[in-house]
Amino acid sequence: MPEGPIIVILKEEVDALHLVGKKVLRISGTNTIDDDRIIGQKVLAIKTYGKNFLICFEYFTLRVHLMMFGTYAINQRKETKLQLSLQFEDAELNFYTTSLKIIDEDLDDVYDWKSDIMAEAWDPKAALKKIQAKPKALAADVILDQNIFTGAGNIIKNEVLYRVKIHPLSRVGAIPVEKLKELIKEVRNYSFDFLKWKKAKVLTKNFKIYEHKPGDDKIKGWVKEPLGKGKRITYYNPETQIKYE
DNA sequence: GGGCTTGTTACTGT
DNA sequence: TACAGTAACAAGCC
Repeated sequence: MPEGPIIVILKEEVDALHLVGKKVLRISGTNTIDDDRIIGQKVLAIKTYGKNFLICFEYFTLRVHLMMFGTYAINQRKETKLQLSLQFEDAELNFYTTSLKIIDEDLDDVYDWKSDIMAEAWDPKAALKKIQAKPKALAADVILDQNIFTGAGNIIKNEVLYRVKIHPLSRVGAIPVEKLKELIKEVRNYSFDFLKWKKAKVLTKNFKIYEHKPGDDKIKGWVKEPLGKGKRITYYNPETQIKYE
C-alpha cells in the first residue's frame, strides 16, 4: 500500500491521536525488534521520509516501511498476522507485513530531507543535479531512484512520464534541461494529486495510463512492458511519449 | 489456483 | 572491485 503520499496519510491519521509526549505501554506482535527498548519510551515526534514512517523516541527512531504489501490499522485490528502493535494509554497502532528497523543515528545524518518529494524541504535543484550526474540512466529508473525522488513509486513513475510525454526508455542525459525540470516538477505535482485523490478515494479513477486495460481504448497504441533495472511494469504510449536517446 | 503487484535487499556472476 | 542482474520475501486480489 505504499508510495510517499500514502505514508503522509498514515502520518496525518497518527497525528490525530496526539501521541507526542505519550509513552508506549505495551508491545505485541511477531516482530523481532527489542521490545524492552521501546516500552516506556515517550514519543517525541512522528515523521515521514518518502515511504518511511518514523516514530521518534529520545534516543532512537523506529522506522516502519510498508514495502509492497504492508498495511496498518489504528485502534482496530485485522484478521491477518499482527506484526507490530504499539499500545498507548488510549490508542493502538498496528502494523502488518512491514519492514521494521531501529535507527540509532540522528535522522538528519541519515536522511536527506531535500529529496523527499512530499517534504517542505523538497529541492528540485538537488534532484536535477543528481539526475545530471548519471546521464546514462533511464527515465523510468531515475524516478524510482529513492536517492533522487524519495517516496516515488511505480504508479508515480508511470503517470508522470505519461503527463510530461517522456518515453520511459529515454536516457536522461539526452533530455533537454528544461524538459528535465518539467519532469522533476511533475513528480512533485502528481504526488500531491495522488495524495488528494487517495484521500477522496478516487485515485484509481484518475489513472491516465497506469493499469490501462485492453478494451479501455482511450489511448491508442498504449503498451505495458517490464522495463528498466527492476523490470517494473511500465505503461506508456509510444505515440505521444518522446524517446530521447 | 496461478499469476500478478503501489518495494527493497542480499546475493550471484562477470 | 564494482556493477548489473536475479532471487527472495511478503499478502491479497482476480
